[in-house]
Amino acid sequence: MRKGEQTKNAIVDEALDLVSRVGLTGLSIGSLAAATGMSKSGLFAHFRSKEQLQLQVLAEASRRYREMVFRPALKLPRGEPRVRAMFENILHLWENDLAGGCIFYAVSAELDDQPGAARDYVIQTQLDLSDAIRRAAAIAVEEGHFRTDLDLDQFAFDFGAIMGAYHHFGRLLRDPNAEAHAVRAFEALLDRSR
Amino acid sequence: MRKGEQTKNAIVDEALDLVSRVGLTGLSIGSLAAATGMSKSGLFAHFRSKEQLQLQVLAEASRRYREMVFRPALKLPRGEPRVRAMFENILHLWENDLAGGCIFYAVSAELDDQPGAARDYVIQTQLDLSDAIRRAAAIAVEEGHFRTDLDLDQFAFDFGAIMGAYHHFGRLLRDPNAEAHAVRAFEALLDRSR
DNA sequence: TGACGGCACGAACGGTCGTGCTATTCATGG
DNA sequence: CCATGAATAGCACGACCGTTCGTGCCGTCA
Repeated sequence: MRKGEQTKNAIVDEALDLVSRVGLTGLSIGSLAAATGMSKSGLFAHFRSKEQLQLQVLAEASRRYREMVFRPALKLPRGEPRVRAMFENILHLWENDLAGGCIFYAVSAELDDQPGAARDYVIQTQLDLSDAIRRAAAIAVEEGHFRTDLDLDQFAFDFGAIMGAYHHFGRLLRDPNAEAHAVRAFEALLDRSR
Repeated sequence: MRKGEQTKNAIVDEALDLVSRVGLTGLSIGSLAAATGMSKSGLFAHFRSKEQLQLQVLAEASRRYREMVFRPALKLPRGEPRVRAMFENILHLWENDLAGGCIFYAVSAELDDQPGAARDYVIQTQLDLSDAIRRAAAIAVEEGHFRTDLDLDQFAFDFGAIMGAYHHFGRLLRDPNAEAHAVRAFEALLDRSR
């Protein structure tokens, strides 16, 4: 790997941590340069605009998400085990990977009313993730783990609701019972899906 | 009411709309001055720091929340009707009051890792709201509408999860079925609480 | 040895940020 | 109707923003 490329990767890694804490808006070239020990201009040369930097950060985030949440789940038996693995991977691996927890929650709130390439990317990513949950649930129906009349869209909504609340109660409100509540809510969701 | 006071109210109203769209960080004195047709310094004189402006905005937001969500609900019979009214008021009144939807979701994501008076205020407000839901559920238990062994903390968690997901799917992902999903999730929550 | 491309640097650009000062205009009570 | 204080504007400040430019340090290859 070229020198420049590995520097670029190191920058993006650092940026991911920063974004998870201060959001996409809070990520400035200057602060990122300070965090990586580089000069502003030297860092900037790797991306040719701030928007490009933001997009690279988001791309790396979704790459990691697939790696940490989906790929391990696909190694498990089809059906409910995969759904359960996705839930647990998000809870234990993904939400603890970065200092500020799930980066998508950090950015989606600040993007929902300002158009642009970054928002489009986040929306597409979120739709993809939601779709993956839906497909996993569909397989669970095929396998006979879930009811045949299960509403897949509703399942994806409920799944996302639990993950969002876990982030919200756990991160912002520092509720020590957030994880226990998330687990109970997820088990209840599974129960009424069977 | 003094002239200055009513100008101040107008500024805060405008600021609320701005914050719901661009977040607390995106709210700048300059843009707010432009939106209200005032000079930066003239506007600034009303608050003596940006933090004070932010706190006034948050105070007005929670005042409106109590006015739109809680006060109407308290006029209804104790128990499930009040819980249901809170849900519907948030869904139909509160989320549509400001251009960017619920302002607390817009700000909580960007504050969860940066300490300060604004974060403390938001956390306290969210805890109060969560507590109000919990109390309403407790009354529903007293009235015999809900199970006597209902876990009130879990109920508040599930309630918050649905509201958050409604905002997330509806606002960011523009899912036209977000409201229907929220309603179904809420009815399911009521079912398993009875 | 010399030329070259990749990479990072410091300096500087116009612009906006929050925040002070000092006038000036306006509303309001006597 | 005037005096007075509140309300707003004008202007300047230092800091930081994203971005551009010129320059120099490297290793590689001819």
